Amino acid sequence: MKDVAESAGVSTATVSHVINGTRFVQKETKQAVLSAMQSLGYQPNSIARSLRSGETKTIGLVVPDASNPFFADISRRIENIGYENGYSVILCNSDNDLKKQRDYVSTLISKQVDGVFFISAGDSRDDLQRLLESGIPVVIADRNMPLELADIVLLDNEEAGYRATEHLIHLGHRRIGCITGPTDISPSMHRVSGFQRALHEYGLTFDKQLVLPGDFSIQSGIRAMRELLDLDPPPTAVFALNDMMAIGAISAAHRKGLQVPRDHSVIGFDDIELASAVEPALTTMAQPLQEIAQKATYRLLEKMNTVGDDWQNEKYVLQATLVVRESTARVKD
Amino acid sequence: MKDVAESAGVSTATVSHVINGTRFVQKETKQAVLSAMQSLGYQPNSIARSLRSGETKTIGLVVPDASNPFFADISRRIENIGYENGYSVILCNSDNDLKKQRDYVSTLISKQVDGVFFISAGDSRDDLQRLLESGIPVVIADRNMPLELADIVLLDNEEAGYRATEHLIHLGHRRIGCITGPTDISPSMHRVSGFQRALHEYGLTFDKQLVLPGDFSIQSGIRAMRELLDLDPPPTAVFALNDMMAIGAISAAHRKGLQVPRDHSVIGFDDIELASAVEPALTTMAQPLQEIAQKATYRLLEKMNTVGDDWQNEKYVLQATLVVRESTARVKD
DNA sequence: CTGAAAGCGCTTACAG
DNA sequence: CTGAAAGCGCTTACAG
Repeated sequence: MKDVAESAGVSTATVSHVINGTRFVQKETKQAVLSAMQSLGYQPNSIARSLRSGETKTIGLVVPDASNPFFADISRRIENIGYENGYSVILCNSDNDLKKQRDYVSTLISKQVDGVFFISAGDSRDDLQRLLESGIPVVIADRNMPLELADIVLLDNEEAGYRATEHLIHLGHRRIGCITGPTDISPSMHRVSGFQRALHEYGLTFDKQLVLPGDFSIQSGIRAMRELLDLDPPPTAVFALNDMMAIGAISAAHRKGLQVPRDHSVIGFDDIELASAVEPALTTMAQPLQEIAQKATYRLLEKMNTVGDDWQNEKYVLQATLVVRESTARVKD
Repeated sequence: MKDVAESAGVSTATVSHVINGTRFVQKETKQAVLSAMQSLGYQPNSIARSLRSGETKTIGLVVPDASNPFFADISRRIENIGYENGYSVILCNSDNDLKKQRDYVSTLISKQVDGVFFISAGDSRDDLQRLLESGIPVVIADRNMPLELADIVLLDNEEAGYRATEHLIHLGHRRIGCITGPTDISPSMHRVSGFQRALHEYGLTFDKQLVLPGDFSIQSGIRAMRELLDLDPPPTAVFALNDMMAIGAISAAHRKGLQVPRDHSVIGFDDIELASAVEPALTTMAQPLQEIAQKATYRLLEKMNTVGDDWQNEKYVLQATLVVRESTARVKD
């Protein structure tokens, strides 16, 4: 920048103002600066700018598993909205590891990001607390948390779990299994609550044996389904708390010689892109992904541009939609 | 930091040395500094550090489509290796858009990243050139490029295309379709070359009609497969240049009443995690993803820690492996 | 064993 | 309409 100023015969202040358009500069002067920049191949150093201005134009994206299609999709959308608004995204994949997540939070604070989009691995009040103390705005998605800590954008998981189960019940299923996520995260717990409420409201007994934990991976869906099918009697339908486990469950059923949906119904959750392309196409509860990403990111942008402490955290609750495809059918008599 | 120094009764130089372990500090002094840091909740500002030291401990990750499972998987691995070595990752999803990619390259230069892992959208010599001029080390994966521009880690796509096609030929298929990627990117072109070479070596005629372009998405696989099946006669087998399009192709075949692999064989490419879980499980050419990510990232780390200009770019060529599952079978007479 | 001070490359009041 | 200069929070020769 010094070189540019010298070459254009002006001060660095003027160069800075030309770059940022922060005050009027005479046409010829501006032109001289621009061509000096051009010929020197000048690229501004945003590190220096950040140090001075306190803005890094960077947001942290904390997700539990970046290669899971659901989070991969969300990440892409966040990245996209960030890009459109001039923000870069630091990808913090916690791998469901609290220590790794803690490390990343330290890094984000240290790197002075302007805001954080947070999908927590397990309980992470500490991490949120530290972000809060550092004055970094946070929006939480997909996980319930005390509202003091951040804005929250959330699915009504209880209702969605209820509706998924109800769909199976309407098809005549009476013995319904459930493949859950990690038992300590809120969306999993709430979907299971909805599952139980549906059974109860329709007068079906809740059999603990039929609820098995997975971890949202295909493999865990396969394992859980095998166990369910080994029960006597096995369930005739299964509610998998995400599409990946549903795909695994269908695969496991087929390997046991069962046809889906003829012999067994499976409903998933999320409606990832693959859901409509696999065979059979998945019946699933669709999450309004774009709405979640947009709501959360715009809220974050707003928060980052609000000075002072007059900020009221809010919680936004969105609804899932039942999408009926081919993996569920009326129970055989 | 000034506060910490004051509170501990030492200079900022000493605080810095305690934090970084860059010179010996007397035990009591060190203790005083540490407890001052503790009680003030001090978090170092890495922006300031970067400005001074010229190192940002950040790498840029440029990918064409972060939500495509193949790139999502690679991204996760890069992120992981980066994390283990103290680097953060800025996610730059080009969306196959050259302008967006150019913008991101400017941002990465401006943010002074220490290195870039680059999977290009289309031809991007300009972007690489700019990175080169800024003195930022780059490693290219998955795309061929002039070796002057960067290190390259690449699959032997021609050979892999040949082997995939050969597999179908060995099963007795004589009329084989091919669903390609975007025609301007090197892995797609080379796989198609391998496809043609196999046909030629086995004395089969190459029918241009049977080669249709896709864009690596499920939807494009569906579209291309529909067209192929409308031909007279249709092919009995298809080579899709990635697994997502293969999944789409299988879905399209089923919707036309064809069973895979009974009536039609499909081979994919990549061996994403889903490949073994879908129904039928995909026969595919497995890419050594971990090896690619590791080789490329270690090479990048090495390059970032090499001072001076005595760097020789190198090209690493890896081999794909045929994984036979259920989506291919002997041709019906 | 430790400190005073320069400087990384910007932005931004302040002054004219 | 433009410039001189302070300062963001660190690191690192230099000096003792």
